[in-house]
Amino acid sequence: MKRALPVTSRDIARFLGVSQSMVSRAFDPAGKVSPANRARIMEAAEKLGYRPNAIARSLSTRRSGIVAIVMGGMENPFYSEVLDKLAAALDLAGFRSLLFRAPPGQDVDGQLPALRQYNVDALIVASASISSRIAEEWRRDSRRIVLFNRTISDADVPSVSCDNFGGARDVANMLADRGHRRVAYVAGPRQTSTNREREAGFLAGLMGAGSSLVGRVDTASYSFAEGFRAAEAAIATKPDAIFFANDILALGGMDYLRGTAGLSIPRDVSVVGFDDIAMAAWPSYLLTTVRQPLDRMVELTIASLERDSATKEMNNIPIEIVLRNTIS
Amino acid sequence: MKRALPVTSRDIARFLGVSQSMVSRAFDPAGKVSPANRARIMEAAEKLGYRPNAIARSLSTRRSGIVAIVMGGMENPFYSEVLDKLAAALDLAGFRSLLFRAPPGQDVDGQLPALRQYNVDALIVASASISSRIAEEWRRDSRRIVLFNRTISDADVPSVSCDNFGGARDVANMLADRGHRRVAYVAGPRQTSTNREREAGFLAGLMGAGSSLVGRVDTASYSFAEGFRAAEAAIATKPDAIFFANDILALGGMDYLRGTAGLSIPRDVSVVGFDDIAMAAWPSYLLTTVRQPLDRMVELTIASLERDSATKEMNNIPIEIVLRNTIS
DNA sequence: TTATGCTGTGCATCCGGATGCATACCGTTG
DNA sequence: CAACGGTATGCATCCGGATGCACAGCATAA
Repeated sequence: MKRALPVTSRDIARFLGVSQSMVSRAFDPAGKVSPANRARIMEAAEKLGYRPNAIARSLSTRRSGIVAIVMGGMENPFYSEVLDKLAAALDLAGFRSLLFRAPPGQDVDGQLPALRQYNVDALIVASASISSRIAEEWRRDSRRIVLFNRTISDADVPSVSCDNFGGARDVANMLADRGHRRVAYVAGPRQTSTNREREAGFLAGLMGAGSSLVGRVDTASYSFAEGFRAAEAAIATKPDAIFFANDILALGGMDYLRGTAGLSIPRDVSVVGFDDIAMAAWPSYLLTTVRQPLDRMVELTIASLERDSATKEMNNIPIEIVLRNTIS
Repeated sequence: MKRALPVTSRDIARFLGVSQSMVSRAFDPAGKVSPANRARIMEAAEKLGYRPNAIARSLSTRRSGIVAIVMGGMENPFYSEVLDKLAAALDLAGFRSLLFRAPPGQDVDGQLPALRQYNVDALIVASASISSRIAEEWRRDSRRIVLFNRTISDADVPSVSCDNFGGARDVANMLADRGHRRVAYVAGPRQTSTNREREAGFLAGLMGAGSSLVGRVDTASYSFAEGFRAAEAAIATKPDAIFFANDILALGGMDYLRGTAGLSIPRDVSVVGFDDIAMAAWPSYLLTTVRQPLDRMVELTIASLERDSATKEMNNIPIEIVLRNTIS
């Protein structure tokens, strides 16, 4: 399999009768080249169709301009939106996005060596988790890493996430204010930090408001089907409101409650979700939920990649409850 | 910014007192190395934590193991599923996925030089389009390219797509068989090949069945909001059935028809979509639609990348109508 | 005028593997 | 035993840019 020989910096150099290093320096904004020569080089490059080879550059600089995004479990639409926005923002910031799938709830430690092989500059972990040991090792190698919408407790790894605890606590308070006394919680997968924080916040809020948790149901994944399934168990506890750990669970739950169980929302039971995905605003659902400011989160993530310090300070981005029709 | 020095093949060679080329060959399954030495090398590599550097390899082989996926407009959930499955399949096939966003309906010609810089082996175009000139040039450079769910007319570029024409024609026939005589079509964006084919097939089917098209509405994008908006114009033509160019349009349309217009589906009007995205099966919608066999499409795409010939033969994968509740 | 400093350029080498070619070594076969 | 064929190995070089170092050229300061 032969491949067309590309135009190289040496071709340009030969063409102009200068050295290859001068051509190389011309493409480095900080390179020392006389303005006149730089112009000649750029012109020749344009004419001959020369573009610096990113692979060769990467080999000698040990940097690639590539950011790896670890993402899995795209049955949760929230992550489709995240991926879309992250990729757009990285593009603007001049990075390429290498997509890495990881089974949700599993760690990515095993895949990191593969990323090293590609001189990936930075890593955004938006699903799965990463052991603190590996994360530290990665940083020591002066590569960037950001955890998106998740945290790990035992290491100093930069992460961007919202105030899941506070948001869930606010939900509990809001439910109490509106007279709900018997509430149920449909939990996300146990190993996710989002579920831990939301559950803790919700319980704290209930405690403070004097409401009682009459039911708690576990789910195996953040998915529509699991929400549907969990709603059956949740409604059996006769709650007057159900808080789902995220929107896709809530949507599945609503379809069980309204369709299969024949209940009316919010007359018979109120429903609240978390994330504010696009579908939560669809007229068929109009789900009351907690909005994660995705654009802001993405912005902070990119910013964190570009400087270095950026550790925990971007956690607990404030969130906001979006009142729609599923709550009385 | 210093980076830890990685273990190189020369380190292994020095450690074992052999030549660097032998180490290199040991990692080539077809390389000539005695079994004994190969074992020693692998063992030493394991012990010292050596992994061949993909960048260096790519520099000399001019191949990278990276496949670029061009994708945009992720407000259509169909493409989230596509991306998820493509990435999974590429992973299995031993490729990495580089994600490229492209504004829907625009061509990617301008971005290709950037991909060349990365020695990307293959290109999957799953949104946007590509000029035939550029596509040919890319292939001449012995790189692979596959168009996913789209075709271009004037060049011999491999593409994988379903029988959009036949599927839409079948919908027309089915509607006629069930007694619908006044039907409306909500079109996708004009420049998309999927819309052109579906529209042509639908019209052909109507023609043959003797039904009449009482309304036709254009949309600017495949999105929920556009479907919602278009439904208003479509219902004004008093159809007894509306065929939407894809599911996300149909879902938006249903919410207009049932919510805003207060109609009952399918009593007052039948609705049919195209794609069979996950949400079409949600109890709130139970949309009758045309299923694109996504797994099969992905499989064929990967297969096409792996061999070379693979041109038009994988078009017109047969599709199947999924009968749910939105049709009388 | 000589010493000092800065800019622009080229040379040589490095980044880490892949690979064509020459050679040394082994076992066959006549 | 000589000639032959195949396998295993090493050497040298290449892939395409980046960069430390030396030096030339010119300007400014002493």
